[in-house]
Amino acid sequence: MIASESERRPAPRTFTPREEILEVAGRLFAEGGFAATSTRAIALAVGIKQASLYYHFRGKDEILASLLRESIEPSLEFLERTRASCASAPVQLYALTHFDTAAGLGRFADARPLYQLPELRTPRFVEFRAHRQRHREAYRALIAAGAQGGVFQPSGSVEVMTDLVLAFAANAIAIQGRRGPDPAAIVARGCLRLLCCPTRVIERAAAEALRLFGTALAR
Amino acid sequence: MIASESERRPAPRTFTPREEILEVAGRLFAEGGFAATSTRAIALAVGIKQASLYYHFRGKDEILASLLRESIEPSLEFLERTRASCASAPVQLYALTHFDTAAGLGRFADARPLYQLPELRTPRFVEFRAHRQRHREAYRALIAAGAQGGVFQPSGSVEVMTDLVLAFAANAIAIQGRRGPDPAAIVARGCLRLLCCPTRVIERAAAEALRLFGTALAR
DNA sequence: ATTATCTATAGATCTATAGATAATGC
DNA sequence: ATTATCTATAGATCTATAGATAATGC
Repeated sequence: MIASESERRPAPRTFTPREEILEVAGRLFAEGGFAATSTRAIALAVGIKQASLYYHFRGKDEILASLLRESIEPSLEFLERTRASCASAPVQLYALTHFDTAAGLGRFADARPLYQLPELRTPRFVEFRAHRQRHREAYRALIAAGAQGGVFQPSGSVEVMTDLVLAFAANAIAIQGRRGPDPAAIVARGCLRLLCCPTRVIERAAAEALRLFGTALAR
Repeated sequence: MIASESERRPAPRTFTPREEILEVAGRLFAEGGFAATSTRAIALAVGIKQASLYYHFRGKDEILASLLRESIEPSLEFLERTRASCASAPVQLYALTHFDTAAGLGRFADARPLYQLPELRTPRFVEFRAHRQRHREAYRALIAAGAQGGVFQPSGSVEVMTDLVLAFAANAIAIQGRRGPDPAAIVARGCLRLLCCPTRVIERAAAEALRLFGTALAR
């Protein structure tokens, strides 16, 4: 019985030191910013000495870099899934924004504000910015396609609307912790609204997205 | 002739040292964050020595605090003007979001990202947070009124929608520098869209807001 | 032997203060 | 006399490295 349980579950979900550092650092960086969070503060919160961090990471930079890499990865993977689905622009966009918001509000909740850190403009984080660029490109393509097909009637250029949708989705973190129905669904609908997508189309897109990617979107 | 000119213009727009420090510091804080921007870097950019900053400000904190105070002030004043107008909820909300965005993209452009600095959660900046609270309250009241009257049909609770609208308006900075028609107008329309305000109402609200507050909204 | 921690510390910041010096306006 | 700057520096960080020590698994 005990043996069979340990077979089904990969592990009793014990955290490696590395994971624990990432988790704690992510929270502290998000709360106080990167520069203002000292390695000593991270170590203290983890329960080890400052110098011990350097056994797991080459430097403070690398803690943030790892965090970013691991938190954007699921998002990029999901991007490929939606692309492969060949669903309509509203459906894909709904799925993406819903997923990204749910990720922001879910397991990687603490990681989301990291995307706004001013330090990310530093040369050190080009890799991350490149990933974000791919992400933006996917959004842009969907918005362009929807505008072309007439299902979106954006009030600004495709570029401007892309930036607005991304800014909106990125900041959905603001509603974190509010009670009420699925926040990710509200945000995802909001994105389509911004693009002047008709209500009926939005509702159909939401239903279709849930049908196609239900498991991934459920929290 | 020269005399009459100097009478019309308040001054040949020469900057006091204090103003220059604020301007430069605002830009640097926005670009690199508060903690990561040293007083030495500010002084260097201004063209004075690090210690000279302390003649004008008690400390680094106070530079940011002044910056925040002076940049949110016009916004709060405009708030009173719209309130006094007794215009409809969509008109007032359009005017507010338009004004706030235009301010974000205009003279105080550099100040806008400051509102996102993690350091603002610090006790040092309670005053600023109180002002923001008043700001939020005005938005919330308008959204509640519009929802009550049926002109808004938000997909979430008033609280959630307030946070979303604010998050959206705050990040309009993202479209800064993009070509195309008035970005503030796009953002202001976007806010009403988020609230599921009918297109016709939006357009009428935009026209009315421009009529009532044209000078303030023009850049 | 490997893995993970510790102590101790070098070296580089960074903020703020003290006190001198220059420039400006009466 | 007032206003604005400067030089010099104290004192408090903060990051990262060197090298010792403990714990773990063969």
